[in-house]
Amino acid sequence: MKLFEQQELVIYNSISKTKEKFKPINDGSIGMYVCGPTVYSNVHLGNCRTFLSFDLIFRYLKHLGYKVRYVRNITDAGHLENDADSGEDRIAKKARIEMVEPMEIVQRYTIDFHQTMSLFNALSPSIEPTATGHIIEQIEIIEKIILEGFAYIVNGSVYFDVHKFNETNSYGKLSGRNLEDMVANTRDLAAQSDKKNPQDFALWKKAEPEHIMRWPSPWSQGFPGWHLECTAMSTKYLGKQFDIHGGGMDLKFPHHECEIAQSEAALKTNPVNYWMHANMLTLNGKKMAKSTGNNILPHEIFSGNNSILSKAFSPTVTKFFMYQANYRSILDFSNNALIASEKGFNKMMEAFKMLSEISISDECDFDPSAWKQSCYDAMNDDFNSPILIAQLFEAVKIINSAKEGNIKLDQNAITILQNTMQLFIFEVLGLQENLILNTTDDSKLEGAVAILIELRNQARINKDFATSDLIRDQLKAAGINLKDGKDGTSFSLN
RNA sequence: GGGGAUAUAGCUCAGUGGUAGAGCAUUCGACUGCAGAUCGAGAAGUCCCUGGUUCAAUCCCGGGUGUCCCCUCCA
Repeated sequence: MKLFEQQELVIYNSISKTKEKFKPINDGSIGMYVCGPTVYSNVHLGNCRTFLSFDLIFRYLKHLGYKVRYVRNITDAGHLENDADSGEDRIAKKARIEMVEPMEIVQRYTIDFHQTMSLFNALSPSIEPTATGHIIEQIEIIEKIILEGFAYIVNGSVYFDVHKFNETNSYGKLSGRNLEDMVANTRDLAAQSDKKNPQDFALWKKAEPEHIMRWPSPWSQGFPGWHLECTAMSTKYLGKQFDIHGGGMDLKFPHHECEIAQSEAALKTNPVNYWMHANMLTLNGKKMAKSTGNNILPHEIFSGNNSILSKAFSPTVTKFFMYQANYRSILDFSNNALIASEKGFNKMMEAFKMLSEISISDECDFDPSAWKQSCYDAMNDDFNSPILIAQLFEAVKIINSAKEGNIKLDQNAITILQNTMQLFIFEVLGLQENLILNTTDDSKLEGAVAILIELRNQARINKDFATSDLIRDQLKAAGINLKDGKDGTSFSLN
């Protein structure tokens, strides 16, 4: 019996705005599509939060025994700077500024993205398709939309006719807007447009002469609209209807709204059963954004080379910090929050390691099965990682109490604690050791520190506290903390 | 202006129709030569304001206010 048959998973569906019991289209299999990055610059921490949120979801679904096909695209074309006809492709613009081929930009930042996700210990998606690799599929969808009468051609460009679509379908159902309000409130764009209505969006754009990234199509030499790639690629790899579609909250409108419209127009199906949106990571209370400079890059956190943090933090602590908030909540990034997370994380890891040293009793003051189920309950409730982490701290408390001899644990309890913590900390949350000193050879370090501890203890026996404190303080300055306990002195890396 | 969220402890965040929770910070005690870690005990919140529903509202509903996101590009 698969785990998912025992655990009842509930997912918050953005389109119904309620938590719904999760039921995949095909028993035991899940199709999940997440909008990936536009690779025109380094991913910043805000971008990472979304992908780490879905990494957690991917990991948990797999743990439950589902066969998950996780598709996350790379946007390497078609993403314009704005909606005006003069809008420039973000990648082409960067290429022009740096005087390199657009594909060099794509290559550079795709690699950066992969390296960053790897440092965060995120799993690779099952398929990572690119927009430029699916031009043909995109053209086919445009042709279908035209055939169905929901698109029109002007000067070599093709636009989606939102008003026509809205006569038979409902445009705005995901974001809670209605077309009449949008018409009444749409700002006037100064630039002249080929569009019949400002709400219409481009499916295909004719390339201006200076536009490098271009492909042939029945309508012009040009390039596809941004919203189209996700419809083309999700349909190709997951089918006309699939289970989960995720992305950042800021993509809800217009991007995801347009995806729904495209699918309904071309394929006559509602493409997605569960829409999931990860909320924003803020810095100084504002959304991180490249354009305003209000952001921080992952490597700036890991190196400590930034103006926001007082020290370096490891990828795993950064990730732990993010998972202490629900993926649907706005989360504010700050030095104090990172420090608190690091301390909590270290405490949790210390307790986990301590587990093997607890003396086994015949009696037991703890119900491990109920605790274990509460971990599952947390994740089953829309992937509530903060509750899961609170449960892990409950285990920390139990372990420390047992270590002090205040409560008793039997072999069964210790085994369940061991296995469950291992599972949720490493496999589901995907956390790792908190290593800043990633070049350290642990065994050599341990040997060296052991000698210093011995010297210090000799000094302490001789009541030469000046020497003993010197050793401790100098080690602390080097990032090694000594702790005197009942059973001698141990150390931890900071 | 329109749409969507959010407001809970000093900070970052959970949660619930009936005595309010976690991590960090903080106070006291134990243990330490001292610190730290750990253990024990504690302090700390009119659960934004205001109406309504209810026997009962921090939670549900309406209004207000603050903040954030979207309506140009964003994870």
